[in-house]
Amino acid sequence: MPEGVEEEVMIDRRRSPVEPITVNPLQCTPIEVRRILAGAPFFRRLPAADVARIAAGFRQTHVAAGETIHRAGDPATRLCIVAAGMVKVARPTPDGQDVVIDILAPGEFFGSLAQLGDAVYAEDVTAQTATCLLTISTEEFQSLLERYPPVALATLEFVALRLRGAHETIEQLSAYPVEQRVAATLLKLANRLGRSEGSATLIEMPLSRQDLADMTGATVETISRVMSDLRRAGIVESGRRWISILDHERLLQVAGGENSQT
Amino acid sequence: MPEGVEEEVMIDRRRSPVEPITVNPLQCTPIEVRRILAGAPFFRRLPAADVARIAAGFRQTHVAAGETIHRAGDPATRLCIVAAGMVKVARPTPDGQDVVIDILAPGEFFGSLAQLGDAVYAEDVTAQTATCLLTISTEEFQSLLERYPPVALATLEFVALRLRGAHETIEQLSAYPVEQRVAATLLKLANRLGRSEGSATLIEMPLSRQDLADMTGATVETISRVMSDLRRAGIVESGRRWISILDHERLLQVAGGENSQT
DNA sequence: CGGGGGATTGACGTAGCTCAACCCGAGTGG
DNA sequence: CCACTCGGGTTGAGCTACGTCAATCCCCCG
Repeated sequence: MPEGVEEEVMIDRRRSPVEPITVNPLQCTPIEVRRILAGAPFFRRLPAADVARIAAGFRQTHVAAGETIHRAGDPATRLCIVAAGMVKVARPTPDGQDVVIDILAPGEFFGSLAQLGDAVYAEDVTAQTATCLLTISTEEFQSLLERYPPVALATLEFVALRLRGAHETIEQLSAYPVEQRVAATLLKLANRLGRSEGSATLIEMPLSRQDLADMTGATVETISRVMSDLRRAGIVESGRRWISILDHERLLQVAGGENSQT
Repeated sequence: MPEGVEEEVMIDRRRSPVEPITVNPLQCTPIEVRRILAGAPFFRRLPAADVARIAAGFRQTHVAAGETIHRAGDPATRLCIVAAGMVKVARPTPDGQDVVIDILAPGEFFGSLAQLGDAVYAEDVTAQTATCLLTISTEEFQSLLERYPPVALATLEFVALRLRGAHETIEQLSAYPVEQRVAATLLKLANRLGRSEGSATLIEMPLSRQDLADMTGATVETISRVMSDLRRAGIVESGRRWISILDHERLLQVAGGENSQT
């Protein structure tokens, strides 16, 4: 087999087990925890003294990759902030399908914000990588919201941002074909979790075809075909639970519907 | 043509121009405005004195049915609360399609909550009926949020609730066939806007097939077929821009996927 | 009474789902 | 260290729900 002489970058490691997925070593020391909380959108506006006091109210939990953090239907009693690692939030449907609502990076939260509606979670939350969580009871968080107005404002901003994102997703599911949705999803992931590797951008988290399917409302098979197309077009490189973006520009075009007639 | 002797209710006015769509006469007097604001989720928790002071900051606008209130891309400078009437919020897609995000009833709000991201609206907002709006500038509202913490909390709760709704929509678009989505949408509308008429529930707002299509991510034709099926099954009655639910129970079943084999 | 916007219905095309076979790389236990 | 297994990925061959295109209807309004 004549090995292709790489031209610009040595992107020829297709399928090679180059799996640079950095599953973080989980240094979740108390100092780190404090730092993370201080930087989290919630508390960024608060003076350090307040942050320290608030931090004391959180408990720290570690979860191994693949573990379930909580399930849809469980009584909703906690709010969790991701300190380290990646977390997947998915709604299970009656027929056993999963609909991934969001992938959360450090600094983001999930769980119950208040006693909204039924006091049960609507989603399954699982650790996509080894994860460190900071948890607090719903009531305590509610009282934080009341005692620290800036926290309430920050939370509001945060939730409003998510709502905007959700609306975008609704638009995409309503009006765009799978290929566009996949492209848009990859771009969003790359923005939040991308690490530059030469001219390419590696999405720094394990991401299976199934995950991608659940994020875009498609099936594994369809995703596989789309990814194959994108790979053949030189836009994307991928392997077992990892994806790297080679041509950001063209991926943008695909997301925008300019289908370069495959 | 042998006219069917009606059995329980005289639901035989199919197609009959019985259009009891009450386009409200728009009595949006200052006293009414005060009352509406006081009852709106935002301000429900505030003492009357505060509400009065806050109410002074809002300007009142009337919009005729069908009029556009603002367009996607306009600079986002206002926040509006619906005082009377119904309002449709839709994201236009590049290819001219509309994706309806929400239908708002009195007491609900739309517009920019803060200087989130680009300072332009992402949606077209149009008056579905004659409408009375209370508007306030983004900055002023922001300052309300800061000066009255209970308002911030109420807004947060509100937005969180909407987020939940958006997630449900995402689940439906990802995983359920059109018929189920239509059934679920009708049920939701009936809950919020339904008026009992004997054993039936009339959705009290003008609602075209096109609107329903834009709400469910389907086409007019498909919606028309689904509605015809539901009518033939005796579950729903409908005409030109109105819909009434005859059999709540069975509509629930349809929404749940128990397709009574048409 | 003519025009137009909403709705219905049919015929047909297709994106994406289903079912099924197969491949491959990475653990794992003997 | 090898063999086995198993989860993840790919690919092909149909099938179907839904979109597209087009004709027709009918109410409402000027």
